[in-house]
Formats: sequence, structure tokens, C-alpha cells
Amino acid sequence: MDPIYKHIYTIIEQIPKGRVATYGQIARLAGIGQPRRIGYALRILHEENSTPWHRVINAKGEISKRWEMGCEDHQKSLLEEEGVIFESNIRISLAQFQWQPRTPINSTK
DNA sequence: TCCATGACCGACT
DNA sequence: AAGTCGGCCATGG
Repeated sequence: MDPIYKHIYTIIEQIPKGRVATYGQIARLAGIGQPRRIGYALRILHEENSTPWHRVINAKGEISKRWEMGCEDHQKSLLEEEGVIFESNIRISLAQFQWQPRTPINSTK
């Protein structure tokens, strides 16, 4: 498997519990720039390892639709159990829950 | 090899 | 605010 994917998985595994990251964000962290590759990496992820794929969402803060319906609901449940709160029942407040690898959350601006 | 599709993103209408 | 379009790259037929 491409080391790039490995890198992607490594980054995803670094997402703390109770927080989420977007595809674009991970793409930038991985030094890729093409978010689609992240999606593809996750697609082939299958069940190979214990990567917390559920903490990866799209730029809108929503759960990306996938091949099987009901999966999104499953992902939503996993996130809620970690303390992530949904708005409008589908959307996550990125300002609040997005993973900040370099900057702490308390942005006391 | 060429063409179409995808767990996306951003800009534009 | 919601829908459309182009970009960029990997995978499969």
C-alpha cells in the first residue's frame, strides 16, 4: 500500500476523541492538497485497522453520504458518544469541534 | 490508453 | 441559500 495512505491513516489516528477533522484539513496535514485522495484512502480502509474514520467529515461539518444508508447514522452515534454535538441533527459545529493540531481550542480572542 | 466515477473543496450563479 | 461547475488524483472497466 502507498505510504501516503499510511500517512493519512496515521494522521487520522491522531485525531483526539471528541473532535473531528475535515478531508481538506487532513489533506493539508498530509501534504497532499487533494481531499479526494483522503476519501479514497478511507474507502479502501474497509476494516483493515482501527482508524477512527468516523471523526473525518466534510468541509460543511456534515457526514458524507456513502454507499450504504444507515452508515451515516452509525457514524453520528459514534461521534455523539464522544461528546460531539450535532446541530440541525446533521451538522457539527466545526468552530467548536474541529481538531486543531497546532492551536489549542480555547481561542480566547 | 481513454473514459467515467468518487466517503471532496471552493468559487460562482 | 441551494444548485452547478471545474479542479485534482486514484481506481476500475
